[in-house]
Amino acid sequence: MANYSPDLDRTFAALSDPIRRAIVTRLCEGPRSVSELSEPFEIALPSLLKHVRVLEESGLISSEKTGRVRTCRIERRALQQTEAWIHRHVATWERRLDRLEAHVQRMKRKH
Amino acid sequence: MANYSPDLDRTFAALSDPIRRAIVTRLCEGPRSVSELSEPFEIALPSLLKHVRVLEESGLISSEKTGRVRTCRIERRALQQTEAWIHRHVATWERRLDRLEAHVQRMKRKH
DNA sequence: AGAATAGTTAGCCATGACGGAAACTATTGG
DNA sequence: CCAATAGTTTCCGTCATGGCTAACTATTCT
Repeated sequence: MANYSPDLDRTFAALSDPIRRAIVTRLCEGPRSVSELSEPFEIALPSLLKHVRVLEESGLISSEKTGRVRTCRIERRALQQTEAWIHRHVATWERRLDRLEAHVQRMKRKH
Repeated sequence: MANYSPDLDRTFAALSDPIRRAIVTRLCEGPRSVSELSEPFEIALPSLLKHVRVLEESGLISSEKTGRVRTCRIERRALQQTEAWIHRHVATWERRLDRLEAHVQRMKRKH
């Protein structure tokens, strides 16, 4: 399983910050401008902008500037890929547990 | 949606490193000792141990020392919670797209 | 007992992350 | 044209991260 992926690195790192997760949550409801995104937080604009950049570099969001307004929107792929990575692991792990249990059952039957 | 969760912070941060993801992948196949875990990497033991600690603090793995050997194993909950967080978001996001498309369809029928 | 093994601690260094203030650019409303 | 708005750049301070080596403890093998 591909663990050497800078993509996954960036996505997980991006999601490790509560402000960035909140931005993602917010953008799931629809596109927002940078200052709309900043409203809920007690944080200076430049700091928020950094978070936006991190999210953008991770591929989780995209943004476009029209006039003086930058509009941010969520991007499906990164989030889905990340979910897929985790899902594969949970699955592997559960398969193993199943095998283990099957083994225990066989032992029981023998004795 | 709970974005102020130090648990999620730590889990995502833990998964943002390729070595730590490789450890998780490895442990999905079964418990391993610290030195078994270190084998695939060109990394000093103390460095690897730090990764193990980070994973342990995130709740992704647990470990127990018997004699001079510390055995690490995967812990289901953290990984599942993380998957759940992402899944909720992908879902929210897809619901929104569905609504949008339904809206477009209604407009089409009108004209 | 002595040597080898497994892990641990301590301390060091370079780099990157996250926060801020101040000053600047580019649009837009009056 | 001027003021207000929206975002951006620069620079700074502090703390966390990831790597190392060296030295140490605790077990286990001979």
